[in-house]
Amino acid sequence: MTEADFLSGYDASAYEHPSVTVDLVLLGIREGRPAVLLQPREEEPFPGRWALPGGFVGIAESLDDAAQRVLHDKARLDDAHLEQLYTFGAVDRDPRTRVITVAWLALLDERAFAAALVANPALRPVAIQADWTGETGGPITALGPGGAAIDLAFDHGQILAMALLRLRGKIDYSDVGFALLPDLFTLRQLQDVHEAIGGTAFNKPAFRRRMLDRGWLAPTGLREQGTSFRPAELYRFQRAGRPNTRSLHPLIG
Amino acid sequence: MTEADFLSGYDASAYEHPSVTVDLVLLGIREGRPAVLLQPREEEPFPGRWALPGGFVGIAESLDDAAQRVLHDKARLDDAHLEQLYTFGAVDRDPRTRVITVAWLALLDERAFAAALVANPALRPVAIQADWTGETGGPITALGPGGAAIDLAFDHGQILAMALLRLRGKIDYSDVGFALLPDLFTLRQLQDVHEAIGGTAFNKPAFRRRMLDRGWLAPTGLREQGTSFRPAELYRFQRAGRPNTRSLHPLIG
DNA sequence: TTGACATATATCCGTATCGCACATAAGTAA
DNA sequence: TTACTTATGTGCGATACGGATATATGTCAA
Repeated sequence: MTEADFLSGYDASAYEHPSVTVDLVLLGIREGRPAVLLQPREEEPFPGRWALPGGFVGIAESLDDAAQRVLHDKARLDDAHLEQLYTFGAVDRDPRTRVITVAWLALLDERAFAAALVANPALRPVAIQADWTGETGGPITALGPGGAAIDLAFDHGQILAMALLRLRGKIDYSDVGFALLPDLFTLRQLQDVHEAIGGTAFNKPAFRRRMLDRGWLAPTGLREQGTSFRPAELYRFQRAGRPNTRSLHPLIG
Repeated sequence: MTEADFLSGYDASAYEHPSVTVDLVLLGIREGRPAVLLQPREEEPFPGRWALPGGFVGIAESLDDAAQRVLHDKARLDDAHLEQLYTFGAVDRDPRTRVITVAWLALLDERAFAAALVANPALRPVAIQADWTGETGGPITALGPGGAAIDLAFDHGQILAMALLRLRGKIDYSDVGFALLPDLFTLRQLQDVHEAIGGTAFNKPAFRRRMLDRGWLAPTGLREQGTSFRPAELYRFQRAGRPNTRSLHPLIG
C-alpha cells in the first residue's frame, strides 16, 4: 500500500474502525464423533442459541496472542494445537456493530477436552455431524448434550463447517490427527480419530500399514490396560525423520 | 461470545480499534515462473521496498467486497479467481499504527496479468522464487523486472511465501490451475503452469493421462496456431461431472 | 488347566495408479 | 521428399492400496 493510499485511509481513521475478535473452535473426539465446546447464550442477540468462545483482540496484542489468551481464559489450556482457520467479515454478522472475527481451530485430546469442560462450566460439549461426504464441504448439524439439534449464533455454523472441512482436508496427509490423541495411543484409537473426522470407515490392515509406513509412529513396547481381549501395543507420535513429510506449517516454516 | 464478554469489549470500543486492510497477491505465470504484481514504495515506511496492492476495509463493507473492490481499483479486473489466504496481525507489522490485514490470493491468466500492468502503471511484475522444495514451506525470493532480488515492505514476504505454499498445496488436487490459463489452452501449457507452481518437472505422458482422467478437460477439436511443428490440440476447462471432484470451496459450498 | 472368544497383528493377492521408455503421428521447412 | 520437432498413444515394471484371510495373544469361564 502506498503512502497516499494509507493517508487516504488514515484520514478515514477519523471514521469508524471495525471491532476485531477471535473465535475458537475447540475440537475433540467424543464417542466416535467430532465434538466442540460451545456456550449457550442467554442475552440478545441470538438468545437460546449457542456460540463459540471468543474475545476481542487488544490494540497491542497480536492475533496469535489473542487466540492463545482466549484459549487460556476460556478453557484453561495452554498447549493445544492452534491454527488460524479463516476470517469472517460479513457486514451484518453481528447485529450490534461491525465485528470482523478471525476464527481459530484448536485441537484437544480427550483429557484436554474434559479438563476444559471442568474448568469452564459455561462450556458444553456439542457433537458435530457433517451433512456431506468427502471434502465437498457444506453445512453441518450441531447436536447438544441431549442429542437434539441446536441452533448456532451469528455465523458460527459456517465457522464450524469450515473447521471440519479444513480438518478433513488435511488429516490424511498431515499429522494433525495426533493432536487429537493422548501421548500414548493404539493404532485402533488413531484409526477411530481418522474415521470420526473423515466420516468414513477404513480397512484396518491398510490403515495400519499406511500409518506405520509414514514413519510417525514409535512403538513403545507397552500395551493398553484393562481390555478383556488381547491388548494392543501403545505407540507414541514422533515427527518424521524424513519420509513422506508433507509438513504442517505453523505459518510458512 | 457472551453478552458480558461483548459488553466488556464494547466498553473497550471507547478504546482504540485496529485498522483492517486487505492486501492482494495478484499472481500469474511469466516466463515459466510464478510472478506477482507489486508496487515500489517511495515514502515512509519502507521506502525503496516493494509492497502488495491493498486498501482499507470500509466500515460498511464486507471483506469479500473489499478484496473485490481493490482488485477492481488497482488492476481493473473483475472476474479473477479470488480466495482468502490468511490474516496477518503482528502488532508491529506496520510501524505507523496497528493494522491487521486480510491477505487474498488472486489468480490471473497471462492476458489478465498483462492487462493489469497496462491499467495501473504503478504495478510491476516480480518473479517469485521458492527457496524450498515440495510443500515444506519457507521463505521466498522476489526478483524484480531486471532480475535482481528486491526487498519487500511490511510482512509482505511472508504473505507471498504463504501464497505460493497454498497454491502448491492445492494445485495438484483442485482445479485452481485453470484460473492461471486462458479459455483455450494446450496440455503443454497446463503442464507448464503446474511445473511453475510446483517447482518440479513432470513426466509428460503421465501428466497428460492424469489430467485427462480427471474429466476436467474438454477437447475442442481446434489446434494451436503458428507453431513450426505439429500443433497441439486446444482444450477447454469444464467443471467435473462427478469423478475425482475434490471440489474447491469458495467458502464451504 | 483348558477351551471359547475377541481383538491385534501379519500375509497374500488382485487392481488401480504412476513413472518411464518407446513408438507413432502430424505439422514446418529446406 | 526428407529432416526435424513436438504432440500423441502404448506397453511395461514398480508401487500403493483395498480386501480377504490366516495367525497370535490376551481375558474369561468352566
